Amino acid sequence: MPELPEVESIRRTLLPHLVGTRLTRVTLRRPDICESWTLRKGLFVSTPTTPSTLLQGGVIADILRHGKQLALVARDGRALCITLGMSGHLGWQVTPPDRPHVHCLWKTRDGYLVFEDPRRFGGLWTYPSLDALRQHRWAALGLDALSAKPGTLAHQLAGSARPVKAALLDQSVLAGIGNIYADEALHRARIAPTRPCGSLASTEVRTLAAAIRWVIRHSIAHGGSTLRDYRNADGGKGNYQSRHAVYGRGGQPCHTCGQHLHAAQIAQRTTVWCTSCQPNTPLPIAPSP
DNA sequence: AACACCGCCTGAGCGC
DNA sequence: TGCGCTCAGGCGGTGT
Repeated sequence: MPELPEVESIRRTLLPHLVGTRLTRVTLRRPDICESWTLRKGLFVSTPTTPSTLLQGGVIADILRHGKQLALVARDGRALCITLGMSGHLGWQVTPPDRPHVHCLWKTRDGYLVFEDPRRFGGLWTYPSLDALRQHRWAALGLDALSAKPGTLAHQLAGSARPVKAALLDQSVLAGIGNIYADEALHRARIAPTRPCGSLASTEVRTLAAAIRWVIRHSIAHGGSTLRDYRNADGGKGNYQSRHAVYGRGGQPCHTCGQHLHAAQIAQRTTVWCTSCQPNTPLPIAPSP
């Protein structure tokens, strides 16, 4: 379940293999996981996926990330957006892959870039340029969660009755947060996930924005969270899962106060929080993380 | 308009 | 051991 820190770890481990490298041959085994888009008279139109739209022959200039999505950008401008969904993985290997669920692979001089995704919640989207990708596929995404700003977040949450947990999972509010880091950030900010967005005081929004940045920064520093099968592009595991305060710990004692952590469904997601550290009413003094 | 909810999809983990 | 059930969840589409 790659969220921002896992996707960023993949990006960083891919950079040394790919930047300045030519993709000499593309093999798309499952065309149904790919969409190709182009601009015609200012409108986005779907076009057939070809080796060329999948960057064949291009030299990688950079790998970018917005939220949980990656973009490979070729020197000639072509851009390829990759989303991993639930079970997707993007890896680098020297030998050709022989695993099931490899949907696309790119050969380079020294090895293979491999996209695999058993559940197929992820996919590939191709564009003639990074600008086009940003205008189309990334247009509805909020600010990247790594640079969560209190002012912007306050504006996004103002007046909304939905639980703050639901807003954090909404990629148009902040891009990159999934179930793990929503729960971790709320615990760090000492805010109950059930709180209506509109009920948060401005000090709490500030605390929440700081907690989001902190949790994500620290997870990246530990290579992300490996729960079942997440690996970075070189096959390395993350170890932030051992530092989770609440995610996956329902019924276990809170590391902060010792009370048993509460688990419930919020926004159709299993949500874990400490009803003592994260009360349903604003804390008198919002602690700074 | 804003939000709730469904369904896609496979593998891990569990009880029997 | 092996079978069938449940659960995990990002996200686009549809319903309220």
